[in-house]
Amino acid sequence: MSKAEVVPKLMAVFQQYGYEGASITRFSEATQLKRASLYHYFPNGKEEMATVVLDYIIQGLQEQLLAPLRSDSPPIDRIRAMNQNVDAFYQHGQQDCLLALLSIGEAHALFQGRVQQALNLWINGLAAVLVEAGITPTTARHRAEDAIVQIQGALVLTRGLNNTTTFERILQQLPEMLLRPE
Amino acid sequence: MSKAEVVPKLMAVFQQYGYEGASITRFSEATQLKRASLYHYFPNGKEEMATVVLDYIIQGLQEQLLAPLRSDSPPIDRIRAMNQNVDAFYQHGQQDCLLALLSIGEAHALFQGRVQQALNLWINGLAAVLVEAGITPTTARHRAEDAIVQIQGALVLTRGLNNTTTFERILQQLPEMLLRPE
DNA sequence: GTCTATATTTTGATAGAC
DNA sequence: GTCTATCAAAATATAGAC
Repeated sequence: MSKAEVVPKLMAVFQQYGYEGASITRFSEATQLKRASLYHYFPNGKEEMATVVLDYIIQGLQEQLLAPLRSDSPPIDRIRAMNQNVDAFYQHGQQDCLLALLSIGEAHALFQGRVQQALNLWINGLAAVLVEAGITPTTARHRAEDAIVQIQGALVLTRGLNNTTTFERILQQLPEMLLRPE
Repeated sequence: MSKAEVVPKLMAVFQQYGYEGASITRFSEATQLKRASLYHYFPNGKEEMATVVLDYIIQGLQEQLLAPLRSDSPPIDRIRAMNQNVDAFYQHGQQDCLLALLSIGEAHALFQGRVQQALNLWINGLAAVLVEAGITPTTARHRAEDAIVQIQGALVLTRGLNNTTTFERILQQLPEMLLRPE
């Protein structure tokens, strides 16, 4: 089995259990590889696994969420394109955000740099589209932050209420919220 | 030491590490009690500790966030009062929300009922004020959900960006967001 | 590259002295 | 009510065969 096949399965475990709840045994079950085999791919154990998964996530963020924001369509269409991919990225709200999970507990100190970098990439990419749409930079930054806030908060509520309807509604009202007149 | 003194210290550990990251050793360090002493208070170990902490949190939610919503001041003042207490409740965004943390991993199945109940209490309490302010029930429910979404999302971003400014800004714009004309 | 076997540490939990 | 001592189970990690 190649590393490329293993990484998404590790990701799923981190997404379900968080960093500290994810154990090598759970990774072993998810990948169908024995524990020792996992150490062949990741000699530094769980921390290295999380680092690789985080890279994988950030690449997905770039390709699936940020790239659509840089097309040559009108701003509203670019935001709608990102939105559709956000829905898929988080499986209609049923999949937790690893950037959020890797900010908890001992993971916070370990991955804080890359998590912060990833969130800022997203916020900046979104703000840039809003500026192109004629919104002043300060407002654009705030609204971009608000968008990420709403997506993350909707994921929390989806888990807490065990119900994806809030997530879908939040996503739907996002483009209008972002591009409303100042 | 009384149970009432122990519980907030356990809470702090759960808030910092999440459910699976919180270990009996960490509880022991936080309370200055040996592991065996903790089992005297909580014979069923970590799960019982989390249950008691969750009760404590829900009581705090009722007294500090929901009670202000039922005063006889104008709706806008009641929401501002809750807002101020939200700021304190989460220590200006620096303290994680246990309702969110207890929705992760194996904690999800264990505490999902009470977490859902607590979130709905909050949403319903907020929606009731909005209805009193003349907002239609459906819109009121949506806006109340949106408020919790924004608070929870702001907490996520506060951790991820290591910066409380977004949390404070979100809180500030919350009353106006909730009571804006339909 | 994957495995079995094993070592080490941490965690969860209990018994019983004081 | 708090402790020491202890145990069993789980988690992390490594050595070495195939």
